[in-house]
Amino acid sequence: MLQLERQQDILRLLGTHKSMTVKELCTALFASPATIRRDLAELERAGHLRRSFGGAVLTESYPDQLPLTVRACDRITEKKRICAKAAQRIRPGDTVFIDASSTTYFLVPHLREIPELTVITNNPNVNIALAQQNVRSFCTGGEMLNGSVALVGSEAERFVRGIHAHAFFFSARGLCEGKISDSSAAERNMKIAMAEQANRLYFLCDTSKHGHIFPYLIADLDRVDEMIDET
Amino acid sequence: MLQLERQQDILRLLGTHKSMTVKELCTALFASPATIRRDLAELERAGHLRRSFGGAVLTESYPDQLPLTVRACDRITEKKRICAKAAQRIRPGDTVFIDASSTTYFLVPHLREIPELTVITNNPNVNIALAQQNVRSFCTGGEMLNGSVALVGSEAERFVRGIHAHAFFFSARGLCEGKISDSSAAERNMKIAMAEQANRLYFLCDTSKHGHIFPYLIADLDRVDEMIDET
DNA sequence: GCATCCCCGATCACAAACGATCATGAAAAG
DNA sequence: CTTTTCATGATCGTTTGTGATCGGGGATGC
Repeated sequence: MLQLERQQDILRLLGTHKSMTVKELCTALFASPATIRRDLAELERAGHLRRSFGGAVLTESYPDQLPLTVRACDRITEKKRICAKAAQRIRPGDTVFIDASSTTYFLVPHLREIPELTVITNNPNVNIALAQQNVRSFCTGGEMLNGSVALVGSEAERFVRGIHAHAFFFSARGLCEGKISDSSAAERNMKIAMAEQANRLYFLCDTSKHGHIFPYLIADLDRVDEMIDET
Repeated sequence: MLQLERQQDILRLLGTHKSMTVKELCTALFASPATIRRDLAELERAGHLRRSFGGAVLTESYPDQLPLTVRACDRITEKKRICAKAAQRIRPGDTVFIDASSTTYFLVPHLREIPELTVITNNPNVNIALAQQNVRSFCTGGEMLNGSVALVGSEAERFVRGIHAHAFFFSARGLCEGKISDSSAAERNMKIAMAEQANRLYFLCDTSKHGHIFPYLIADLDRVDEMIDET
C-alpha cells in the first residue's frame, strides 16, 4: 500500500470515527505502529490532525459548506443562537469590528439585511462570506496566524487604529473571575486594538469559556457593554 | 503505443483504482518502470496526480474542497497545468506576490514544499489555503471588492508599497496585441503596485484571454519576464 | 508518591524504488 | 542516404520507506 494512500485513509477514518488510537489504525491499515506514527507526525505537520497520547483527532472534518476551520469547532448551535442575538445590536449605517474567533463567523448570515453596514475584520473567512452577500467589508491585512484563521501583527493593528467603529463583536478562549483571556499574544493585541477604536463592546461567550483562564488578558468583563450568551 | 495514449490510460486506471504502483502500471501497460516513472513525473507536473514512493494517487483531494468562487471558474485543468509550471520559477527563500485572480489560486498546492517561502496576496482564499499548509503568508488588507474575491483600495496598495518581492504571479482578463488589460480599475491598480515592487513578473495566461481587450491597461507584454501558458 | 504499563522518539538495517546517465532503435528532417 | 531527434529500456549508485529494537517518560491505579 502506498504511503499517500494510507495517509488519505487515515484522514478518512478519522472523519467517520472522531478519534482513533495508533493500534486501531494499525489493524485497520495493516501497518506497524512505527509507520502509523510517522504518518501521523507528517499529517500533523501539514495541519490536518492533532495528535494526543495514544492516537489522534481531526482538526478539520470533510464535507459541509462551512469553511474548514469553522466546521471543526464545537458548539455550533449555541454559537449560532448567540450570534442571532448579537446581530440585533447592530443599527443601520453602523461600522462594526468583527474579530477572528470561530464564534463571530456565525454573525455573517444576519448582516445581509442591515442597510449601509460596514464591517471591518481580521478574519478572511468573514470577508469572503460577506462579499458573497454584497455586504461592504474591509480586511485588516497582516500576517496569517498558522493554526487558526486570523490576521495579526503590526500592519493589522495599524489598519485598525486608522478606523473608528460603532461596535466591536468579539470572543475569546476563557472567562474566569471577570477576566477575559486568550491563548495568543498576537490575537490579544488585535482584540485590544479593536476594542480601543470602538464605542460599544459586545463579548460573545458560550458556556465552554467559563472557568478557563489563559495567559493573555484581553479585558475585564466590566469593560464590555454587554456579554451575550445563550440565555 | 503512443506516449500520450499511455498517459491517458494511466489517468483512466487511476480513476477506477484509487491508487496504482509503478509495477502494476508496468504490467498493465507493457512498459518498463523507467517509462512509467517518466510519465508519472510529467502528469504530476501537470497537476493531474500526486506521486508517492512506489506509485501514484489521483489529486482528488482538491476539487471538492475548492472555495465556491474558484469552483465556479472555467478551464480548471488548464489553469492547474499553468500553475504547476509557474511554481517551478519560485526558489527557496523567495518572497512572492500573488494576485487575486482565479488562476493563481491553483499555485497553492505547489507551494507547500518550497522552504522559507513568504507569500503576499490580496486574495483571502489564498491566505486561508496557505495557512492550512503552514506556508507563511501575508494579506494586504483593504476593501473587499464585491462580485469577486479581491482586496483593493488605497490601504491595500499602501501595504504592497511597503514590501519588495522577488516575483509577482498574476493573471488578467484580456491579452490582445501585446497589451494585458482588465475590467476593474481597482484591481488594475493593485496589479500595477505589485508589479512595481517585484523583480520578476510572471503572467499566467490561459487560452480564454487571447484576443480580448478590456478598458484598464495593466502592462505591455514585454514588461513581463515570462508569459506562462499551457504549452 | 510510587509502581506499573505501554506509548513515544531515536536509531539501525534491509529491501525496494528512485534519478541520472548512457545505449539502442525508430521516426522525422535535411 | 545521412543526420538529427526523441522515446524507450538497462545499469548503477543513492535515497526512501518500513519494521524491529531499546531507553525514556507520560498515563493510570494504588
